[in-house]
Amino acid sequence: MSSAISDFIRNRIRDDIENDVVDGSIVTRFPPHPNGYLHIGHAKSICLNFGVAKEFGGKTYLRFDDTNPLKESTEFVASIQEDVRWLGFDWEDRLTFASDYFDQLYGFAEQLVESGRAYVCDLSADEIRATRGTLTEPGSNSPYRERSVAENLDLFRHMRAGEFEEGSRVLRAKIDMASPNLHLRDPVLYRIMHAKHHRTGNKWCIYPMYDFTHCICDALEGITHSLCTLEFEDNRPLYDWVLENVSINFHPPQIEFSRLGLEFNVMSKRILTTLVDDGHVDGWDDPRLPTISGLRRRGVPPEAIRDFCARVGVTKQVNLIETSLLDFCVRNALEDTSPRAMAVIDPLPVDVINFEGDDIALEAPNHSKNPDLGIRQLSFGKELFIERSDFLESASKKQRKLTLNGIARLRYGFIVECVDVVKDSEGNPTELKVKYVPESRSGQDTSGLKPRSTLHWVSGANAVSAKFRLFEHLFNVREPGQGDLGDELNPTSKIEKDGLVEKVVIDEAWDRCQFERNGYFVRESDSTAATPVFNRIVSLSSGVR
RNA sequence: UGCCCUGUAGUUCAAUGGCAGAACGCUUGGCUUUGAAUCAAGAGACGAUGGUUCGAAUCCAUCCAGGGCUACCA
Repeated sequence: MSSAISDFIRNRIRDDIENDVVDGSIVTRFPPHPNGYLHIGHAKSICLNFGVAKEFGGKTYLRFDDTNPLKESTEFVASIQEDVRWLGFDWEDRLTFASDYFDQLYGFAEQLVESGRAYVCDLSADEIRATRGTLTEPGSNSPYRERSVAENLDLFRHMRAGEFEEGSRVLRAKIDMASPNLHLRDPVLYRIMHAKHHRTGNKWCIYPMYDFTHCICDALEGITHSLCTLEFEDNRPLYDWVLENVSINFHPPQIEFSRLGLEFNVMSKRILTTLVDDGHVDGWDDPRLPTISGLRRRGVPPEAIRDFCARVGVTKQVNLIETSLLDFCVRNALEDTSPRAMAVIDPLPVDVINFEGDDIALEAPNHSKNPDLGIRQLSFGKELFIERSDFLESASKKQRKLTLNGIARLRYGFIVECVDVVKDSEGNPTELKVKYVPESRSGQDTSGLKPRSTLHWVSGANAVSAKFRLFEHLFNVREPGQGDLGDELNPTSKIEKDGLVEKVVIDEAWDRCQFERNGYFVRESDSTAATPVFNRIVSLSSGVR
């Protein structure tokens, strides 16, 4: 279906393989921090890491970067695994945790101390900040910078033994307090945290920092290409420094690519958390959220997300992808495989005044081009419903509506002519009086009539009531997160309607289908046979409406 | 008054010194019992200025614009 993907990272990998820079097959990793739920931005990274490994015959680790026990939990570890699996990727036996390497990490830290490249610093966090300098001014050396190796080793071991209070001391790399790269101004390598870790329990009271941990884990796992997002560009010299100053004989290259930006969406963990905590959305799996669990509940199939990630590409450019591309991928994935049915979301009763007797049984294909999806029964009778928006007393030629004294085809049914409209005191239509054309039966039409519009409909006898949830963008600005959240939220991002759906959809418990002319829908998780609920996954593409 | 990264159609990406292409979106037309799908056509871009070169989107310089970096987070 899709031809070989090409981007600067894949080109680099191809070159590395051709030039024997990699020994054997390539190895990548997806290294989430288990402190939140995954979103479609993570999916880009997952598709990249697992994707290139698959394409080049390599392997991928799922490695949890769990170096901060205060922010992590097993709940997130579980949900992340579920999401990665749901997206269609398999780490096989390569599930690891940074905490698996705590012992080795500690050993490497002692090496740094012994070679005089790291020291124990007694400055407080505030003092370290104050002496780090600024973007334009160099920092100043810590008064503890010249401690002897023996003293540092002793102190570090006592740190590990739990003899110091949190915040009282840290282990820092001795690099350059005047470096124009702030990350090289004697970065903290270990801090004291008397906290229980979700995997190592109370074994440790000092925990390694990201910059010290990540590069070493990459090296230990033999990661041949360490792919991360752009904001780590300035960390790369530190990544390299650690690996050069520790006795490890493998040095992965860190390669950075840009995060995914999706218009009308936020990927910031901070803002997503606010949305959930303040009740702006109904949990992390709210169908309006770009979280993997939200997309799953929305009814988006994983192949649509993979296709989307492939189409979006991988570069170092800051980007803001149009939602129309995601919509396209979703429709594309659903088009051939989704059975069709009819649902009237905002019903307007229709009385067929010239109809008498029992309902007429009709047949309709579940997919006009895919006969494998089968056929279903419809019934046509005196009591029908059409979409309220499909009736206009008078309409222009371009508007495909049923008009007063006009005709329309009821899909897979008969042609009807509207002869009268009943209105309430405010002039809104409450019922249509129509005549059907008996010789216009679908497939056996001898009427010679050529109605301009074909409408979806249901008959009262063949329909059950259902709730429909229609979603719009959660935000009403293309790039939210800049100003006040309240102003940026779209007040009509979720609309619930009470309508009617063909019985067969409920009787046979269809979970995902297209309601003709209304879009693709998925049966909600809180849906029951008594009160069915459908989420609109995506509307159909449409021109004038 | 620092360091790093990035500038190609509306958007996201190709083109790796040799005719600027694609996808999505948009416009128009065909088909159609879904304003869908599908088919066909079309409009639309190298941030700027210099330089190197037979030849520059590509190399160099300067400028401009956008993003990132000042956590004992990752």
